[in-house]
Amino acid sequence: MGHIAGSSETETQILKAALCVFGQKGKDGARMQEIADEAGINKAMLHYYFRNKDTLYEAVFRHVHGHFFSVIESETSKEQSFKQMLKGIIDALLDEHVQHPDVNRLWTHENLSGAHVVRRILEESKGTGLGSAPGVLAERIREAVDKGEIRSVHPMHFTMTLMGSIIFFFLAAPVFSTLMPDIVEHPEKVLAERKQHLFDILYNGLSN
Amino acid sequence: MGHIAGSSETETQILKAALCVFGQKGKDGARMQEIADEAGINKAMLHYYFRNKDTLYEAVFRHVHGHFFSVIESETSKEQSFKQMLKGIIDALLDEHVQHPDVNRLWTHENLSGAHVVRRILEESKGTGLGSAPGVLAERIREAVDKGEIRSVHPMHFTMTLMGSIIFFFLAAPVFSTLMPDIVEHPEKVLAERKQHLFDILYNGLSN
DNA sequence: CGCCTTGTTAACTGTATGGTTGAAACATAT
DNA sequence: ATATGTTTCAACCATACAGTTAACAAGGCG
Repeated sequence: MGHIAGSSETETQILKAALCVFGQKGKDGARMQEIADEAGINKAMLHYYFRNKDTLYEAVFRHVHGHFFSVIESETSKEQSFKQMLKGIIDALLDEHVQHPDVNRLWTHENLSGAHVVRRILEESKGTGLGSAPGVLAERIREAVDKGEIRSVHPMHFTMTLMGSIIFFFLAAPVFSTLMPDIVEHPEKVLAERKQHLFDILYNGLSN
Repeated sequence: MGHIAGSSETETQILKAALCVFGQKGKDGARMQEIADEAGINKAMLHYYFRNKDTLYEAVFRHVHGHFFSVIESETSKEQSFKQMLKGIIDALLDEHVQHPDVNRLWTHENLSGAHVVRRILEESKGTGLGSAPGVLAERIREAVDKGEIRSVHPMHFTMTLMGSIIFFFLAAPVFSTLMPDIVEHPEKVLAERKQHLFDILYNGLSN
């Protein structure tokens, strides 16, 4: 059986290592040698499993691009009030970021370089699959507005505000940690504060 | 007169070009040749004015790192209500991002790579200067809470939420534009919506 | 066994890139 | 005019990097 079809041990090992290195350094900053070292294999093996750097990068992206969206997808499809859903998304998304910091970093690098790869992947599954998660969230917001559960807001803008205030926290942590040493010294405490603050400010912002 | 002391035409030209290229590609992705081309000079000139890539990168950062903070600094020092200040910061910061997109990008690249350069610069002007702008903003939030002008919130977390929801919009635009074509097709309209939405949701979120 | 497929390796290649050099052009002062 | 310091450039160098090659090992199978 060719390695193309299945997913061998080595292949997932490579993807894991590549996610780490691409996440840390970005596509340009990443070195194939470093990925090989991280995966504990020879550099030539990378080119055996993945033709070249671009292919590997795209493979990594396909492997993880659903992480964030699947959280949103999961919470939006639950049978629960808008209030519960909002709390659920905030908590779950923050936890997801803590557990997979490299995914966040990869996404940001990708956005900075024009998001050509992501866009192609999203186009492929236009409307269906995880790519539509933000759209579904926007729809749930619209419904909640109609039901009078929350004030009238622009669904897509609120979606961006929600995701932004969650993601930015991790992204800007290096700089903010000079102003707020707790981020480094008591990360769990700050995380709990963050969850509470975000729900507090955003839900109150939506309240009538 | 040596070029070290003053700031010649060429020097600012280089800094401008370098900001552009570093902003687009990041420090690793940027090519000295490309910066030289952008500045319309020979590559050797870069090394004449700035010893090497690291020096140039840091010079660019020193040249622009105050952009965002100066907006906050300006708004927080005005004699106005908290409500007006919040509106002022949102509008001015969004405008600043539109006018200087590369500064935002440079900051993000810097954060992704550990923010070593920024941190050093911030440490130098510890407590004083523009670096303390977020701290001043947090102080203004604290005062407004004490005066009963707004609900009780964690000042630093609110500062991060505010900056995050502003900055993320530009950062994630490449991806969100697939879900919200208006971002590309009617940018001014979306910008106006964004200003209105952010003030609306955040000020309401702070209201008693 | 002989032979094919899959997986693995060290050594190699071509090129892009950061950085250097030495000389030419230019300005300014004496 | 000559001297002194500044700005510009083409060509060059060393290195680091993505990607290649060719040989080799291990297993399946006629």
